[in-house]
Amino acid sequence: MKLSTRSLYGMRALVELALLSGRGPASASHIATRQCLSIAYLEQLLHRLRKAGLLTSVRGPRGGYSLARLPHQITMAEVVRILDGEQGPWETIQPRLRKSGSGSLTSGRHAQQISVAVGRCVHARLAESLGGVTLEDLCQEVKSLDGEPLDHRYVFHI
Amino acid sequence: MKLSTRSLYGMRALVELALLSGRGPASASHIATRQCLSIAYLEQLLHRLRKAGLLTSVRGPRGGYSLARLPHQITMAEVVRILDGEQGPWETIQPRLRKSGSGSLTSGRHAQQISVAVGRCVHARLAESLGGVTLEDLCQEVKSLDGEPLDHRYVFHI
DNA sequence: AAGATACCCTACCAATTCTGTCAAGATATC
DNA sequence: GATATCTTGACAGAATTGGTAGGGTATCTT
Repeated sequence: MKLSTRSLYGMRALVELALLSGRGPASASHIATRQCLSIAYLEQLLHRLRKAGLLTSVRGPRGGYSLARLPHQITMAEVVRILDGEQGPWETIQPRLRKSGSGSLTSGRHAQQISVAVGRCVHARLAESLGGVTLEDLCQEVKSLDGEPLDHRYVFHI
Repeated sequence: MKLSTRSLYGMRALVELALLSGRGPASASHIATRQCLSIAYLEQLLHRLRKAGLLTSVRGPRGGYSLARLPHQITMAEVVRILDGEQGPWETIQPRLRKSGSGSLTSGRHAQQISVAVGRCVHARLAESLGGVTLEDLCQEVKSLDGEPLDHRYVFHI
């Protein structure tokens, strides 16, 4: 269970924007350069974040993206939900069986009940944890790293 | 960000074992039948859980698997970590670039710092949330679902 | 008006990962 | 020794992911 790079990129861009806020919109290429990301790919992500209402954009020269809300009003849960997609809860989990086999269609009430229990727990916990992290928190964390040597020993998955 | 079916299957099997505990080992095929899972696939997962020390197994007729610890001593974080794998923290996140491009190698100190900040937050939160859910909790949740109609509206991702 | 800058949008591709199968072997119980 | 069960590894198809390509459109500057 790990953060997709997609979500990580998105978060990086947003943190960048949060740090730059107050200075007018920042262009996708500016962010991409500072964050060492592929411009074309980043644009896709920014676009999705804009459609979801997290960003506003201005076209034309001196245009770019800005946060649509204050940093403490944007949570990580929201970003992950937007970028990793909001697939149907049930269909996503349905396995892809090759041959007809009984498979793991949770046909039995008993099995279904357990799936639901696990699903509820996971969802509740994730939403709670990641919903508690805002862009502002991350900006703080970034600042606290200022002097520290970065030793690559950070982890994105459980 | 979602739970892999692998982890879900593993959890389902473990909950099943927890519910069945005290009645001797349960065979893989028994669990698979009750949980509507493919036997061969489930065996892989059970085996990994055994190697990790979460299960004990008995061979031969009337053999099977049992929990190596009490249900409240097994957390979801542990299971997910075992089944989804403990890949290197950095390599996993490293994107697969097709052409040489500067890509998203976090070469700049600034970009790296933000990645670290996000990574730390995610890891800490996930470990905290999923580490707080035990098999016993899930058994409780299952029981609480006993009367309820199951409407497939459960979610496994954020 | 021209052109540069930047966002907007839609396909598409290839590598990897994930889910699941198969087959052969080992080992304990009946 | 027959049978039930765990053990192990190799393998294959499908889905997802990360990334590219290329054309369009709005807006600012000159």
